[in-house]
Amino acid sequence: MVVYQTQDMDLSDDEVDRIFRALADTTRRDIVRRTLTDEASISDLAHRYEMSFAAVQKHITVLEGAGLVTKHRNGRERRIRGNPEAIRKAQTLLNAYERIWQGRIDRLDALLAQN
Amino acid sequence: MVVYQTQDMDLSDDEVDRIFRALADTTRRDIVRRTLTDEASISDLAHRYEMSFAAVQKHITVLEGAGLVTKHRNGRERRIRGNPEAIRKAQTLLNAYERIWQGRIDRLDALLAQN
DNA sequence: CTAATGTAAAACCAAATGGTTGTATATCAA
DNA sequence: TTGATATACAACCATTTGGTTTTACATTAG
Repeated sequence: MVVYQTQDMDLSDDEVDRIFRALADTTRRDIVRRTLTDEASISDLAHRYEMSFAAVQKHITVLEGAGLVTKHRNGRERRIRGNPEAIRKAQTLLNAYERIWQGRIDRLDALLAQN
Repeated sequence: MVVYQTQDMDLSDDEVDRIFRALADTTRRDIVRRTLTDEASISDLAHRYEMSFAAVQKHITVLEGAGLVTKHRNGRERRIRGNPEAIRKAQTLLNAYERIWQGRIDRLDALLAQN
């Protein structure tokens, strides 16, 4: 079910779940941050963290499932690239929440001004 | 360890983990959205979802742990109130990621212009 | 061709998550 | 004072998560 819509974006509950879930891990956020500027292979990334290659691989699978990174084959390597589109989806939702809150404040202000 | 700082905000890895984790569930996001405009008791909220009172209570505990809602005693009730501050913390991080990505684009543009 | 490198995927494990039911306690209403 | 309501909390359970090791396969380098 689509729960949030803007001009150019439909967000299902599941999709939002996956994006936030993927962002809820320090290693995964670090991978996203890193690959937003510099594409890297899985091995490149695996070297940077104190865990097994397979563990990093799994993190990347989670990120890919959430659309936060994309994989691109390059010979025997897979280049991982951060995807700003998924970031924007999360931002869009949070912005909506902020507007909702601001709306309450505005109504309270109006109520006060009226008395 | 503090991983992200702005003028008025320090964000530890754990704190960010908790915020995103808490947001990674449809019921919890709904509770946040709802209580950002209208304070509600736990029972009020529990009535709205097809799960036990205790389950909703647990969701609220998770949200409170992430700072996304606050509890305020009112007689035998606890009023739950959404907290925009935690939303802003998440926004701040995502904005930083977007700027990082934009930075890469800017550098690529500069490189192209140079040749 | 062979060895080394890069990735994929399976099997396994402990801990965390998201739900349940049941029990205890506090407060309010009649 | 007693019954109903609101919350808290513990115990339990199935599934998911985040890690491991191992095995297999593809590709590149010498």
